[in-house]
Amino acid sequence: MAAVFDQRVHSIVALIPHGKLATYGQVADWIGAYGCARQVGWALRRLSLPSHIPWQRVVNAQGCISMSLSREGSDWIQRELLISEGIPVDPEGRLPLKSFLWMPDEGQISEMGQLLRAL
DNA sequence: CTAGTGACGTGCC
DNA sequence: GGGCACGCCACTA
Repeated sequence: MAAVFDQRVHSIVALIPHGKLATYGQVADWIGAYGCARQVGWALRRLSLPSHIPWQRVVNAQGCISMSLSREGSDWIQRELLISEGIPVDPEGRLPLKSFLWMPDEGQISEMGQLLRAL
């Protein structure tokens, strides 16, 4: 059973354009949960793989994939998916975040509002 | 119930 | 650049 919070995270992540990236903090901010980046990470962890949600486009603010043993390899899968989208990722999981970071315009921000209001 | 942990972020040294 | 403390909160033991 997915909580409302999860639905919000999934809806927003689904808007991230192919080949673009967003940070956990950005997503948390967009759904009105500033400071709750950790919760965003949990929401993505609860996803069942494979998923139609582009979860691989969410990385941490330090510009690298959050590697963790508890992820059972999903971190490595994330690296492969990003590379297949044209984003270079080195063996340590670091990537040029500033070059691919998604900066939604006004229209997209309001679109987020529409989606969240529907929940 | 409490304590520890973690796909995080910011601030400070 | 690295490291640490704290805030955040779901989850687990």
